[in-house]
Amino acid sequence: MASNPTTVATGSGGPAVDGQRPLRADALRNRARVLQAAEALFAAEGVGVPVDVIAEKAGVGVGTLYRHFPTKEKLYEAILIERIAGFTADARRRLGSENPGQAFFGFLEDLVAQSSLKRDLINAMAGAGVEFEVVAAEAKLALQAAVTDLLVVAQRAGSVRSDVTGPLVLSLIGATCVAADRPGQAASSNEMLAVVCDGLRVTGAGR
Amino acid sequence: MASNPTTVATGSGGPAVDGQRPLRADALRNRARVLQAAEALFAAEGVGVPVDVIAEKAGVGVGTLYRHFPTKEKLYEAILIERIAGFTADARRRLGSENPGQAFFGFLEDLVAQSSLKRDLINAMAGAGVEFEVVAAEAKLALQAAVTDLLVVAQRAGSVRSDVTGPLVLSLIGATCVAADRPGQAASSNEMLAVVCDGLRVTGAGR
DNA sequence: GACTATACGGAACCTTTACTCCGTTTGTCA
DNA sequence: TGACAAACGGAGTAAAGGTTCCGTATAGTC
Repeated sequence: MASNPTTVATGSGGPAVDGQRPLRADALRNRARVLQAAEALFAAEGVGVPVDVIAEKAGVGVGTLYRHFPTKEKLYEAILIERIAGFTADARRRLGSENPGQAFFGFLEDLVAQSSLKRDLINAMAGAGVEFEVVAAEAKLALQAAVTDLLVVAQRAGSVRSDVTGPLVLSLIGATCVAADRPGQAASSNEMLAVVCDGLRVTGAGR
Repeated sequence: MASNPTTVATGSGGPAVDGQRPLRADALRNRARVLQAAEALFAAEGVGVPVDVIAEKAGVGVGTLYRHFPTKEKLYEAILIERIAGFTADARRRLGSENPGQAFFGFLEDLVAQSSLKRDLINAMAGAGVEFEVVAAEAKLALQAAVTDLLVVAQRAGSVRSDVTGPLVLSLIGATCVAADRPGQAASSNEMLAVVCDGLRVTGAGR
């Protein structure tokens, strides 16, 4: 149990960080392969993919997979954190935009569009699966903060009603993504998003 | 496999229907117990509850449960169909209302409120689980039809924008319910519903 | 090139959970 | 009340999937 490198991910994984000795070359390579395979499979089939399948696609044994990620959940988290961080960066990038309303709604569209392609993200936002998201909480908070910033600017510009919060917005987007992903779903995520966005605009009831 | 009564539910289950001989008194009682226990457990803990737990709560053995419902899925469906039918009836009841807009939005509020208490319904609407909803499709279509009727009246009255459809509305509500149900969810279903409803009102972009 | 810590692979293990089988019990009817 | 079909109970079965163990292979170092 204690034989695994406890600090799972520090991004790249170059030579000697932390005080821990550096990873061997093959270990580094395999770790990357596992991450890549897992990302593709989670995206294509959701969190339900068996670990064996991930290992096979990565071209390694399950033992190797478990050497790098002590748990399937941790593997999922590693991917999740990275993706959420990507969205956070996107939000921050848009903060400087000339048109805050467009920046805000454009960001939402991006979120939904990406989620259509990557099922894992969907669950991440809404907190699906079982008890995933425990460690990813930190990344999620960062995203919430970034979205809140983007939102506030859009609100000051009068493009978004003033009584909504960042977490509410994320919940709504998460809801849209989850629902759109269901098999046999009548409405597309875009249709749903359109309604939600109109609900967020200040032109509505406003209160 | 073929030893089970294939026609699972005809509602009450009184004496001799169908040409099939009537159920014995104890069988009738146990069937009702199973349904009741399953409904409570699905509502409280979602579709994931093990069959054994349902049987125990019902005070019967698993064998008995399987005598009445050939599959866990069928049991789920039986409950689901009944509940969906309830909503359908509710929608039809509201059709005669003097204030179509209020009738429509009130119905949506009801849906969301009920779903907060009954997790199973949530999944039903959005098509969750794995391959549930196959047979429930019929009940779902009936609900869609009823909702569409309610919607059309509200649209004619000018209370709802004209470019949305019944299925879209149901998807949106389903999304709201699913998202609100997640553990550690920031936004309440009511907050989300408020935004969605404003998005549905004609006061928005309208298009 | 030899040595050793590190890493690999995948069979075996364990748990969970849906479902079946069959000996026992019970309601129903004459 | 006795006979029998119907129903019951729950141990047992099977499949799936996450995790571990340990013998083997190999990268890195002297």
